[in-house]
Amino acid sequence: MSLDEAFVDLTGCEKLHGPILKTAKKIRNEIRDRLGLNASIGIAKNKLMAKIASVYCKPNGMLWIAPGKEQQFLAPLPIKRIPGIGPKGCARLNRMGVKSVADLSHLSLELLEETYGKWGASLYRKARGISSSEVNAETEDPRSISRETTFSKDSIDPLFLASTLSYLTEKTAAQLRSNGLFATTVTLKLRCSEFKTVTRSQTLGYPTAADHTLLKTATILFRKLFNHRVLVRLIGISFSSLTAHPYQQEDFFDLKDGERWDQLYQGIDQIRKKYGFRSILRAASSGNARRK
DNA sequence: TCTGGGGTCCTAGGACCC
DNA sequence: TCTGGGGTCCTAGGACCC
Repeated sequence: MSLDEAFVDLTGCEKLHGPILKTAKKIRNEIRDRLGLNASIGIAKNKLMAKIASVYCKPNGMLWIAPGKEQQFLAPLPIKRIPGIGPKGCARLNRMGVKSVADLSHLSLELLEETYGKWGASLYRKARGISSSEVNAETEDPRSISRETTFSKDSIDPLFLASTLSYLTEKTAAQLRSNGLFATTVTLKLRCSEFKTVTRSQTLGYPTAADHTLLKTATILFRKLFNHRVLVRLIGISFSSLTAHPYQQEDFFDLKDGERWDQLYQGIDQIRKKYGFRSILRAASSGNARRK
């Protein structure tokens, strides 16, 4: 699920590993012995309940929610214990008088769906401990890849901002290539000193992982957003609509050119693998890199 | 409780096509 | 030429998670 969290489906593993609780204990002991780290384990009949259980018994705990006892366990909990209910959602529900999961479970599906749309429908199910999300061992390709940076001091210097953008773009594009992916949509993000955040995005005619194409687009978006008057606190770049299969219809007479770009970036990636990312940078990126 | 960096998913409006 | 409905894609923003 993340760097330090995972789901395991132990359905049908009793013959191999013994009772589930014993297996969980073994996992926890092994993590402690081999890594010297504490871990919490939630055991339940689906991912939603297992997650809630593991958070509930933090730190270093273990909690089993017996099948059929889901509602009973959830009822007294505050709604913020339900994954997907954050500060905003919690406040909205509170205003309706909904504080506990029991309160939530008294609301009808129709009302929740009418008031909150898809989110409401999902709350109806979650309040009852219902979830059909499967444990999936396959790692899927990411939906987006991004880099952003917050400056130690807000900046209005266009050259500095442009070189930071160039550097972040190079960094993100390199990750794109190392994942064997190509991006179709480029999104630029700026946050001003008053914390207002704005984004501008553009979808290209074809997927690419080439620095020069991505940077050209990022620069156009930056010019659209940056007005030279407001101090910038954060700048970020994101690539999305990713695909592993570029179908790029090359210009018939331009085929050679595309190949040469590919070779260039492969060369750059190899140099960086050997000598580090900063061993070779675009000139435009160096204004930022030198400062670090 | 806030900040920062990396993600996901959803919504809503507009353009465009049939 | 205009109207309407349905669908898809793009864009911008926001909530949430770790």
